[in-house]
Amino acid sequence: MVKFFSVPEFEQRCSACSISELCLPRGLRPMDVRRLETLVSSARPMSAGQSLFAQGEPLRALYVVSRGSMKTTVLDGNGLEQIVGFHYPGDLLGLDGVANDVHVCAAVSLEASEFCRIPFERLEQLTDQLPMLRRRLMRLMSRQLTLDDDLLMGLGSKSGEARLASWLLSCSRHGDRQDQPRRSLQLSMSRGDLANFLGMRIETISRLFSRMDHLGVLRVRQRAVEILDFDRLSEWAGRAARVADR
Amino acid sequence: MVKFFSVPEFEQRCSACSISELCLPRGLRPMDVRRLETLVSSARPMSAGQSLFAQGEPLRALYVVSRGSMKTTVLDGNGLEQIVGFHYPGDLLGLDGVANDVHVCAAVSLEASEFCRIPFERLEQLTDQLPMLRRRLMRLMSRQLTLDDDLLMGLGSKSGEARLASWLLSCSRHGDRQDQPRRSLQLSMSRGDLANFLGMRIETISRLFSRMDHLGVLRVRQRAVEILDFDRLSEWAGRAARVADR
DNA sequence: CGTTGTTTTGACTTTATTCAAGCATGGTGG
DNA sequence: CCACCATGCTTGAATAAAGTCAAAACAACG
Repeated sequence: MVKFFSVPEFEQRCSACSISELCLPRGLRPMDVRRLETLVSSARPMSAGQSLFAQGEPLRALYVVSRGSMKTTVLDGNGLEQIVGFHYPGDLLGLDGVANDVHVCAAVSLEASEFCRIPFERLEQLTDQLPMLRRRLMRLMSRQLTLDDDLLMGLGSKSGEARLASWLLSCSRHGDRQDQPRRSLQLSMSRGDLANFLGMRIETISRLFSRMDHLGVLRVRQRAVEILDFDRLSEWAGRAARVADR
Repeated sequence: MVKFFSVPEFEQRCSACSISELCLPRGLRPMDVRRLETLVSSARPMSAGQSLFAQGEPLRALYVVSRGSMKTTVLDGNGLEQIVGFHYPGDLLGLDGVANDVHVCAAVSLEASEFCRIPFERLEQLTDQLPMLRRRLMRLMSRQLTLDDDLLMGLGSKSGEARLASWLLSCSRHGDRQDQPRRSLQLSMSRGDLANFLGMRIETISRLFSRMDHLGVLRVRQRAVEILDFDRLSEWAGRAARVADR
């Protein structure tokens, strides 16, 4: 059944978009951005818990978060989810599917969110014609690799408090258009998601937040977190690291 | 000072190489492989502990491990290393540097190792002419992303025994040319490296190995590990996962 | 052999998990 | 508008797991 109106797709105007500097068009000539625009449509807005694509689904398009936030998850053999990343406006989703034309993770929205959609096959054809776009795409993929490395570094931090502290700091620095890190954060994920992601139990996360609040390092009110003392938080994040084994 | 003989560089014959099916040339037409070959030279062989490139060094070339094994590490603010990956013949190193033309991790050899070297700028130029090569490169980058995701999933496994067990299983499956996983592994990294990577202390790793040995799941003799009971090992790897929090 | 560096083991301490109960918050329907 | 329930978050006490420090066993190398 063809549904004409259920998925309204508007052509997007990247050149007029406020986040284009974080996004795919960055560094492209206006002429090339124009050609890219013709591929881009807006995907259906989603509310919390809905998924943009599922694990195992064939790769059809890449998506850019334009509003809201997402988590990407992989299901292990027992059907338990592991969160492998959180994603914010400007972030490109779906590149994991390029390797085998199949998504290896699912993308689920954490709150009301919107997206741009770029059919992958047409994007690939366009890269054949626009070397700058190809370069941009490769750099974006590489950036994801380095982000994952940072992540692994954070998770390697042995103590729980260090993991949480360094994650908070990286949140505060996220989308580094301006130099200074944000002081107040509005977390979009539940404690459960955070615990899953950081490899701890919900209760441990909660206790850590409470402790940091009592000590005056943070002010935690539900999902609103304010960083009161950056120095002590960084110190705490570094605490993780004891003497290396060698 | 120009050293003529210290870094002998031979042009490599990818078409004659035994691991070309794991490597960059995979899927390319013989004609294109020929053109790729002209870029490839062999890098200086290295012994354990030597580094192929350092963190912060400008990206000049990509490398493929042809013999031996490597670790990639990032140094955190306090100068402590976190191992972000182990790499084996056929693995491509250096893609992390594409994002900002600077390596964000260092590559250090774990044993006597050899490499092919591909100047990145020339490779990029060649991709402008060979769409298939571009696709292959994108797929390889994507594959690294999915590997990192797997890794994150493994590390998310809360208990130490689960992390070690699932890492061993992934080792045994590594380079899945043939279907059946390897039974006996010759680890090339020290217990210290393994502990660093898995986010545990050396002593914990050692105790886990001992326990698995006593229980007859593994036979551990130094760095030689034989998997005696795949089923129980998998069960152990899954054990990690308790009920998801929600 | 003795020296060096790595790995294993042991006793003890710290940290995180578990299970269970209590608080909020936000929404629904009387 | 307020009692009511559902959900997500916090807290507490007991248990299990991992980390620390110190010493012994083992390999590798000259």
